[in-house]
Parts: sequence; structure tokens; C-alpha cells
Amino acid sequence: MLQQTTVVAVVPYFERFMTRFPTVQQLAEAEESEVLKQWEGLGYYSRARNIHKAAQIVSSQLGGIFPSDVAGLQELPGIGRYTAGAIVSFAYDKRAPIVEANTLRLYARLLGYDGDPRSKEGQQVLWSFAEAVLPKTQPGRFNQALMELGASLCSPKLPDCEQCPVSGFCRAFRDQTQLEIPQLAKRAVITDVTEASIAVRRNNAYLLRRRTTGERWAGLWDFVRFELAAATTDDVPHIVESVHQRTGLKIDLGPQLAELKHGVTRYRITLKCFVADSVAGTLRDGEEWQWVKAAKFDDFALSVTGRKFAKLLAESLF
DNA sequence: AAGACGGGGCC
DNA sequence: GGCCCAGTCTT
Repeated sequence: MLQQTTVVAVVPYFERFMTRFPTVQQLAEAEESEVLKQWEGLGYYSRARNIHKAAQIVSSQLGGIFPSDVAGLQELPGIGRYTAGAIVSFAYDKRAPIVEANTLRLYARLLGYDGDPRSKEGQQVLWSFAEAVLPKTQPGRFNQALMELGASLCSPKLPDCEQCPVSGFCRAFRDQTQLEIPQLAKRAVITDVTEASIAVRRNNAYLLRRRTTGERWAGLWDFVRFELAAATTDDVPHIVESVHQRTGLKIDLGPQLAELKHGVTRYRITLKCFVADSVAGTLRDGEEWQWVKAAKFDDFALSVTGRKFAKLLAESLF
């Protein structure tokens, strides 16, 4: 859960997740849909599928016992070099280096490494340093202490070098280059896109589609949804036709109910939300569809925008 | 090596 | 509005 996600965001998810799946066996036996439901809103949903698969491997192939070495742990889906090192050092208190966001910043600054820390060379430099500084005693506590130092005093924008216990060894402090290091690559440019989301209604239930592998939000449910070309954002016949192509259903499109803004990966999405009545046609094969009453939306793991739309829908019924 | 993958918090 | 977060996997 903590991969690329702040502790503050994770804590409530962690609490609920551990309550729902207290043992690796219970996680392994759960349906993937249930795991995704618990993960709903946290993002990076491949992590949920990976931890579920990993639990199944540990439970069925490893006798319920986690590997206690880095190589063995890295065999499990979703566990890379950092997570493996973290488990080995924190849980088993064995010597294993770690480099993640906090220690990456701390080590790059200590070394005065001004290259790209994520490049092959940068990774080599930082992991070697992480290995070299690791003590024989209490390596787990050592790793956690340095992560905490990176997260607190050695912060990205406002490092408190005056209070830092290792500023005497820090080349970035000596050179006053703290704010130039680490030299992280810029994020990809953001592209604006407009999408339509249509809650197609029939017999007091709404049409949901399970998003498939290869799509964003794979495994989550969503209303009928597609991108709108700039020229067609207010073109009602075009939307009606697109829904027909997508679902096989003829619809009577209602007014736009809401417009949601949502940033995701390298897109800023403007989502136009409509309600429509299905008046004819049969549902297309090859997709996972379900008609769901508003009261049952909570049983489905929805995308964040799908969830917001569902909430609006439920409220508008009053 | 570069991209994809999410969502929220902070300034 | 941009930056960043207890990374990993795919292409």
C-alpha cells in the first residue's frame, strides 16, 4: 500500500484491510473483487491484484510462510528490490539495503550525487551506498531511522540541515546544493481530455461495466464511458450513437447531470455525466455488464469518478 | 530507458 | 497548478 503513496493516505486503508483480511490465508481465499473493493480509492490497483496473488502463492505453495530472503521475496508479484529489502530488514532484522523515496533523497544528498538517481548509474550508486552504510546490528532499525530522517529533516523543499545529525558528512550541505539534489526527472506533461459517462437506466437499475485488463482502473466497475473528441463534446446524437456502438443499446439521453474534473496519471479529465433510459436493443457480448440498483452501488469497486457519479445519482433520486 | 499506473496533500 | 509520495512492471 505504501508504494508511491503517503503514510497518511494509507493508514485508514491498512486498518480496514487488516480487519477484513487478518491472515494471509483469508486474503488468499478472498475473491479479487472483494480485495479491489477494499482498495477502492487508493489507486495503483495492480498492487491489490498483486498482493492477492502473492497471498495465494504464499498460502498454497510456500506453506503459509513468507520467504525471509530478498531473492525469494522478489519472486512474489508486486515485491521489488525495495519492498523485499524492507521486509527482510524490518520483519526479520536481517541485513538488507533499501532505497526508496526518503533514503534516495538522503543518500543522494549525502553523496552529493547530482545525476539522475533513477538512472541505471544512479541506482547502482545509491544501492551500493545503502549496502555500505548498513550496520551489522539492528539493520532494520537503522533502515527505518534513515527513512525517517529522509522523511522529516531531509525533506524535498525545506531540509532542516541545522538540526540534521549527519550534516557534517553531507556533501550537498557542504556545497549548499540540497535543493538541486536529487535531480529527479520532470513528470510527463498533462493532457486535457473530455469524456462522457452515461448512467444507462432500465427497470430502475443502472448499467455498469467491469473495466478490463489493459485499461486504466482494470477490474473496477464504471458507468458506460468513453472519450469525446473536442468537436463532439456537446453533440448529443454523437453520444447516443457512441453508447449504441459500445453497448448495443438504443438510449434516450437525458440532460447532463454533472461535470466532474479528475486528474489521473498524465491526463486531466473533464467528465460529463449523463443519465439515459435504455429503450431498445440488446447488450453487446464480450464485455462484463451488470444492471445495478442505486442502493447496491456500494457492493461494487468503482473508479473514483464512478463513485462520485454514483453518489450524485443516488442523491438525485430524492 | 521510458511509460503506465492513482489519488491526495501541500504550497 | 506543480511537486511529491515507504515502487513495480511492461514495453
